[in-house]
Amino acid sequence: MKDLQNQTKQNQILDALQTLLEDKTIQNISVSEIAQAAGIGKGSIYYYFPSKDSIVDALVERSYEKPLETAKKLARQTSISPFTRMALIFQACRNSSSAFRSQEDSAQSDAKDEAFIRQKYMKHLISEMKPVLTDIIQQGIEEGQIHFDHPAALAEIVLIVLTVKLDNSLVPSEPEETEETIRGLISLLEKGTGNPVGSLNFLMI
Amino acid sequence: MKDLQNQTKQNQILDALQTLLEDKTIQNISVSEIAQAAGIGKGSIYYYFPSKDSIVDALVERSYEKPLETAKKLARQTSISPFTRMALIFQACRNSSSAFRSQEDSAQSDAKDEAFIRQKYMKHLISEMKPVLTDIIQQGIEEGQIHFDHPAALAEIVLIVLTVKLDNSLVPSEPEETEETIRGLISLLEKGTGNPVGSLNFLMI
DNA sequence: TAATCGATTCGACCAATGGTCGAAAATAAA
DNA sequence: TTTATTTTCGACCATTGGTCGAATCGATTA
Repeated sequence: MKDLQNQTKQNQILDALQTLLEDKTIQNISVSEIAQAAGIGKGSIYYYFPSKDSIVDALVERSYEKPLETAKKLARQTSISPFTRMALIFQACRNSSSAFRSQEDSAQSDAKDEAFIRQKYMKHLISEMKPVLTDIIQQGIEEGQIHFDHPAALAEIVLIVLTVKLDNSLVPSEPEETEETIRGLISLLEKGTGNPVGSLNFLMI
Repeated sequence: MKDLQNQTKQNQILDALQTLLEDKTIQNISVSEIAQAAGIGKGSIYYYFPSKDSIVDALVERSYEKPLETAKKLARQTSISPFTRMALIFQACRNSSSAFRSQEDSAQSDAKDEAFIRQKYMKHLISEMKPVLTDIIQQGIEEGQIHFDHPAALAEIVLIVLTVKLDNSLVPSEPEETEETIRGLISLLEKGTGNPVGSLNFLMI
């Protein structure tokens, strides 16, 4: 009963932070504020979390858990064609990237401090997805649909580019430019894996 | 004379921060500390910089200025072959990435707060290098050595992968894995730009 | 030299923060 | 009921980034 109780209380705190995060950046949210929003005393926060950072950590993990898990499950269906599964990965990256996006800040919001959350996010996503995507590519190689000698490296490259570009905080650019880069990635992928031009267009969604 | 004076004083402060940064993380360095290390009063810091963050910004910029500038100059020599110029870019990325690397921290250093410096770094490097690399690729296309339809996208992809992997904080991995990814990138590049396998190996250094 | 004026320096000071603590309240065990 | 344990709380602490007005400096002018 202890664990369960803790779980719900922690989630209560996480909910509060998530709500606050909708219109302020982390650095502008104090622990007292979180406590207030969660309807508990500030001291209690530290009964459930060792530090402010750890709360953020927990929220990031909680947020990514669900969509990532389902994406992983889907992408693991080896009965589906490798490229279709790859499309699922692309989708997951797109979804994840928008999950944490905050609205236009009225104040001269830094967005720079939020960078650290996104970074966590990217790290998590890449490390979780890399083995899955590697497997997919491996399957494609075995089935003769992909010709490439470095499956793991290819997986990592694709994930890095996708994540960085879709996140849009590390290399900020207009939506069109982002699309253009992804188009380039797909084109590179086609030629690099020995597939005809345009055959992977469906990855664009 | 005013500007010059300011310049040197600012550099003095930057030097202090850089030294401090050798064995502490930014978040553990207070403005007073910087002032003390710089041998001036805390108030004076705010005469030259509007905020603590801006000091970090300035340091990042100063650090990257020199190596980036020389790399850009070299890479602009259109008389040199595109691939050789590309190798210069690769070099610059390698150099830059090690510039800010701090030694093993004795304490339970966060490395997480340093992430934000590196992020700035990457941002800067990519935005500075992208046009240069795009030009190089363009030249390669015109000279018939590169066959690819999205020069800017390709430039961005290469820079993102290089920067992220060489930085090694966003997707931490062993040196061998980093090398393997870069090898994969090169292989992808070869096939994607219509060049024979192994022809771009020299990019590995 | 004396007077004046802006540029520069400084550290006491402020509000706010993350985190601690011990005492109270609630809950479970006896 | 009594005892033991878990949970809650907000006053409190040390420290931080940043402000402010007074003091000092340096050059310019008369």
